[in-house]
Amino acid sequence: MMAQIDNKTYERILAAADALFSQRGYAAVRLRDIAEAVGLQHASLYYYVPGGKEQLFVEVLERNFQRHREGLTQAIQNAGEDIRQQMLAVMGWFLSQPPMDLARLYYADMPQIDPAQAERLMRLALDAMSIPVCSAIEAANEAGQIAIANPFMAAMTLVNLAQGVKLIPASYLSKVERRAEISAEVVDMLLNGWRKR
Amino acid sequence: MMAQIDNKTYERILAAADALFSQRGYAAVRLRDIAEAVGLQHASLYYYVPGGKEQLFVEVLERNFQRHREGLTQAIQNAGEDIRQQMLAVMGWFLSQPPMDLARLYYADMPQIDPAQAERLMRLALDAMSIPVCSAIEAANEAGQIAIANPFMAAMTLVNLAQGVKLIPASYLSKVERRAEISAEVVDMLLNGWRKR
DNA sequence: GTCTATATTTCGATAGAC
DNA sequence: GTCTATCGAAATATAGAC
Repeated sequence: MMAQIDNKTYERILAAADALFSQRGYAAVRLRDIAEAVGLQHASLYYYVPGGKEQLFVEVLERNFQRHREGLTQAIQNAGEDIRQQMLAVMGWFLSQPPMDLARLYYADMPQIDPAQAERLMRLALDAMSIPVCSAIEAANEAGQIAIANPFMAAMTLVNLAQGVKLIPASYLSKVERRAEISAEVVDMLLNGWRKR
Repeated sequence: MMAQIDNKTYERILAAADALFSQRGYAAVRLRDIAEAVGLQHASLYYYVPGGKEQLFVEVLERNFQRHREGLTQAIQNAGEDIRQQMLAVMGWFLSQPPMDLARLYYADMPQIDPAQAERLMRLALDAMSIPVCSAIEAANEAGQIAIANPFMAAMTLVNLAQGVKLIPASYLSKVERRAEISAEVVDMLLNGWRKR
């Protein structure tokens, strides 16, 4: 029953699956990896997710995108009116989340699942990322803080760079650098541009 | 012998493998996909690549990175002295190449092959991308065209955004938009920044 | 060189005991 | 609910004919 699967173990399975799928993608994660992370035999996963790997993947992504949409909206709202603070909040949000590789998702993962599901999920993904950030950019535009001709492109640029910072391997970070500092550098570079002012 | 495998079929196998691996990643490509693209049975691939899938992947990446390093250097050089033209050349180069997802490469693909090979390949990848672009940025810095505090970060930002433009699904491009135009928009956004001038 | 046939391994999925 | 055992499909890899 629904009441039964709404328990701790189910949540831990989804969390482990989210972390693994987000990092390695659909094909490179085995059900055995997820089971091991939760401390179960892989066959036990079918008690919670009768649809198997694909259903697990879809449920993980749905939650993932919903969480991103709410989290981004909240982070931006908490950051106040200043677009720079809002951009830093966006970067910070993605740093706090499992990595998200939209390109891998679209080109590698989606072709392996049901096409109708794939299309729906990609729509959810794009909306989750673009709508909150786009709104913030348009508001800052109207407030005169920035002058962006193509808010959607700007939003996806920011999201793209946030993923980039998130995914810098730890071994490439010097001892003093932290992702939060790099995020701030990236934001200021985006705001001020490469040319002298 | 080496002379035998240096033929047309071998080149076609590498080209097909490059296109498929670049798009879908290591795990999501089957040897049968590559063989089919070349018009062979998958078992025939072992005549050219005795080491199988992993060897094929490694050889493809080595060539891939070498080509990128040379192609980027050449594209930048042909673009003249202006950093904007050089940036457009970088964007154009990546548009002309199979997609490259460094994050997927590092987190999804590399863990599936020999660790020593993986480390060597990631070094090649990072050098191929960063060194040519970084040099151009530093030169433009000294010429007073731009003012960049962290050339390496700026270089990887440009590379990251170039991949982003390359990977926009065709279905998300309106009829009038073309990737080259979006590339120019991105470059100008990077150069001028979001804030009013 | 390329094929067919087959071995081997891996992995998702199912059955059934407890 | 979780386990063990096993199935069946798929994918890599090998053997050997042509």
